[in-house]
Amino acid sequence: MIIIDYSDKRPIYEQIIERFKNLILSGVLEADAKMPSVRSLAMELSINPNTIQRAYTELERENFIYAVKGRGNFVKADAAILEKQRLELLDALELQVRNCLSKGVDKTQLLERIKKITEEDA
Amino acid sequence: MIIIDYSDKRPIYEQIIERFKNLILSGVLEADAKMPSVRSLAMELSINPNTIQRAYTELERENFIYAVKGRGNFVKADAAILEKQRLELLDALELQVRNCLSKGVDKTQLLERIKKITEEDA
Amino acid sequence: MIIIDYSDKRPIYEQIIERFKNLILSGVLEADAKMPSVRSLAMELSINPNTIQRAYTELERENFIYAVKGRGNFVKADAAILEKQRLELLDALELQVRNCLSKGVDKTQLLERIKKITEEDA
Amino acid sequence: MIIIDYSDKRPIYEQIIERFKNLILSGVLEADAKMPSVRSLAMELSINPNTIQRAYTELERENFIYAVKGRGNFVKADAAILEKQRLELLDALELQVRNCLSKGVDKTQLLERIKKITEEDA
DNA sequence: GTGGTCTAGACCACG
DNA sequence: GTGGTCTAGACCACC
Repeated sequence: MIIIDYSDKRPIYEQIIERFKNLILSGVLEADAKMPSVRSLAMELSINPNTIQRAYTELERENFIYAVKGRGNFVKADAAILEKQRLELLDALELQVRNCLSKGVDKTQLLERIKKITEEDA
Repeated sequence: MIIIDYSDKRPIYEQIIERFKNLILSGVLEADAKMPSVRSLAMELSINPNTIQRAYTELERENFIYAVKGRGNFVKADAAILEKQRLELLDALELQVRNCLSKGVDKTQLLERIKKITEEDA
Repeated sequence: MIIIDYSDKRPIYEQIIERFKNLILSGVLEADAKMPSVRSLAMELSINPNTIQRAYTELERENFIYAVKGRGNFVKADAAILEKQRLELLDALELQVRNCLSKGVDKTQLLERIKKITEEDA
Repeated sequence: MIIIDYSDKRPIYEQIIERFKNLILSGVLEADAKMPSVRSLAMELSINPNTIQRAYTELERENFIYAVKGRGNFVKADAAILEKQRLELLDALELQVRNCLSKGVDKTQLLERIKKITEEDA
């Protein structure tokens, strides 16, 4: 379920966070689903439990999961949170679009390209 | 011309690279314009000359500038290179768009938002 | 009567203690009322009886309830104890107020806000 | 400047966070002041550098400080952030006041007590 | 068994 | 020297 890319320059814990956010936002992990335990996931990925713990702590802080001591971590994922996260993605995308434009990328070319993407797996 | 943001998490040399790329791509710095000398820019920004040198080396490697021994660094900026850079920006944007879609962002909402941006400063 | 919030960071037994204190101090549970039996409450909440037992033991230690062997647990709630508890709440509040002031919160603003609260459901 | 209370049940890193927030909000540490380095503070307090690091990471996330790699951590503390933090303190206080009232604490007694505090070091 | 905290010691990137 | 990440191993509270 989780894959670590050691050639990726981002820290491991960030890759894990990103992957789980993806699974939750895309609906693969539903609300109240149990996350893998810190130790078991660490074992599975052959990395240190502290690294998983750090990822989970951050996911909890960002309201993606909640921890119950002695029980495990569980997916939070209520609709409001998911929508808020998606809006943040759009905000980031907007910044990137503006960046492209300020660097002289052609407007119509940009728009065409994005249109093509949105249509392709329709 | 160059501003360093110390609260930015990216290393200083990256900020400098990014800023110069911006100036070149947006046309503010034209082909064969002289870059500030390593030492003078270091003085101006109160940072280590090594840091400037690192940025220039990277800019040269990416074909944004060229060095002339004993004379200084100059903007390269031929049309082919600029266009290639812009295509890379579009590629990065495409990745981000796909990322949004895979996380459940609404297609039409995304498209609408980008359309609005491309139109606004038209 | 008792609700457990698993996304609450506090341990379950503390949530139970807090909830019962609330019910007793607010007068919902009167003196000598019978507490739910350990086993029945554990069943109802689908949690381990040990957890309920721990809460009851603590409530007894703090003089909120008393146990009668073979009969069950009962609310103590004599006036002196209730008043002592309320004073402790005030002490905690005083600490927090001093904390606010030491951190530069404006005195009159603080006072205004609390006044408003005390008046609103009068 | 920083004191650790080992009899305090809160984790060490939280005590450190709280202490620094206090110093910043009360104005003892001004904007752009240099924080003690991770290693030096760890040495001074005879605790592990990781624990300090964790505290600093959290302080940065909450916008109290900013880190510059290779230079150190610095106090952020712009006015808007400070005011926002103070409002959060007031919100927390409001909750506590409501809690007192719901548990039968006398309104006028509560108000009197707080008034006394606000006047005393005037 | 679970998560949460802490220590000790290491390596890296940055300036 | 500075912060940032990671590992290894330990102890605690909770259930």
